[in-house]
Amino acid sequence: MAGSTTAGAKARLYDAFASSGKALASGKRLELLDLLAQGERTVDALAKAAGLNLTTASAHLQTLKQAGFVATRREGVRIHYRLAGDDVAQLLALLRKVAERHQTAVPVARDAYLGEDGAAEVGREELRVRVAAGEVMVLDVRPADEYRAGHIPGALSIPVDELADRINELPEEMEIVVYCRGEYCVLAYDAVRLLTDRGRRAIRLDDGMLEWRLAELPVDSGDPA
Amino acid sequence: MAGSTTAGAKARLYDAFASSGKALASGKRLELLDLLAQGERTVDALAKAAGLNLTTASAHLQTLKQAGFVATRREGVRIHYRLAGDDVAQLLALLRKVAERHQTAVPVARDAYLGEDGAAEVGREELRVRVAAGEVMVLDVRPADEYRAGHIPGALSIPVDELADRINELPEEMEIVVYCRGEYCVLAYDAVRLLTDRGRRAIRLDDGMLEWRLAELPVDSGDPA
DNA sequence: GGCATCCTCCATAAATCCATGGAATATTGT
DNA sequence: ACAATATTCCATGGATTTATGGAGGATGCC
Repeated sequence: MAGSTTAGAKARLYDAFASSGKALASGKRLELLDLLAQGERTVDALAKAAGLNLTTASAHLQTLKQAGFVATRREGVRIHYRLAGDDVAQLLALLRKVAERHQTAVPVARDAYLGEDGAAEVGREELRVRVAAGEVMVLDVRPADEYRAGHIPGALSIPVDELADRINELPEEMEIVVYCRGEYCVLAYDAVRLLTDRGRRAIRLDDGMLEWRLAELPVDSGDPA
Repeated sequence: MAGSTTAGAKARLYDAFASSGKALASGKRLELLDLLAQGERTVDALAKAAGLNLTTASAHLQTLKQAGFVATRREGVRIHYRLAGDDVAQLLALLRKVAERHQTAVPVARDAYLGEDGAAEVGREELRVRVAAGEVMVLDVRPADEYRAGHIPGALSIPVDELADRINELPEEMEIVVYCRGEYCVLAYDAVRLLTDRGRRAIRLDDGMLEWRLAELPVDSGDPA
């Protein structure tokens, strides 16, 4: 019934899907996608942020481009990469969710990286309510350019690197909700530890900007007014 | 700031996610997942359905199991594999959607496999309305065991292999809506071609059982009453 | 126990992927 | 045109992955 042409065509279709799967099959590529989910970047910036040799980063980006996960924009001598669409971020988030739920190695690696943390978390809806009530303030601890590319409305930006020096910019008595890139981003964990060590009340948003965008909640960009 | 331990832990976390990505990085594994989305099967049945050597199929299934995408159940001498959860099917569906949207090779391979098809399709909601109105009947052309494992309520089962012989079981005048495994399954395409060649009015459901389940619509199982 | 069936584990060769250094290309500024 | 910068392309060696045949384990039947 199924002729050899059909069998070949079937394999080609599944292989085409698989080549998108392959793009997700390297930790470094996932890290690049994660960075790109915060906003566009140049090859050089991506390589540095991901701790990769420039040529290696370029090669991974080509793989991602072939899979159609990223798009590029040239600006003078440099090339800016960005995610090709929201659905790519969605795919990344779902891959992680499924991996976390079904693969036992993930929670272990997660705790080892982020810190075991029994610490308090707050969800997006509760955050909205408590911000409206004036009970808490929101702190974005990502690098400044990521904040500029898009942040939760009303959030203050202090990159985690600068937090120790700039802690006095934070009101003494208010509780602080910290967020960063996403559910698996270490910056907010580090920031909460730093703040509580200095006697501030600080908790984490239970995920980050990636999930905020996927939930299609409002996003501000640029520097605060 | 980020010590070497942290860097290693970060890489381990991303690599853990990537090992789930790797499970999606082979056409044959995607084909196996696609089959499993229809219901559980033995290794032997999977190998035959996917056109694989038994040991090769077993190896791929081990890979999927490591990623936590499939689970097993022993019944006497044979082992039944099944998807580990709905979220796995969801991931598979999203991967395909993203691939189709962003990778130019996919639509080409799709048309080559399924046939270019300008033919009419009907969506799930329209199907529901037209069935309720008694305008159409629903035909499931998957193999009988997949039908038994779960089908659209009220659907008649005639596997596409038997369709030519059993065409007289279909009412002459009613329009027939054919479905099979999912959006990229060839069986319904073949069936519609066969039926229209013989003068019946037949169209396809625009996707199949995989998407029906993901939409959490009602599913019947077993043989019809 | 002995034997058949179904599946997994092991060893191996071919193919593919990854990281990296050096060459080539494209754009901008002088 | 020339130099400088950012990125891609190419070649290479080392590590992984894939398909496959054969050995080994588990279960059920006699």
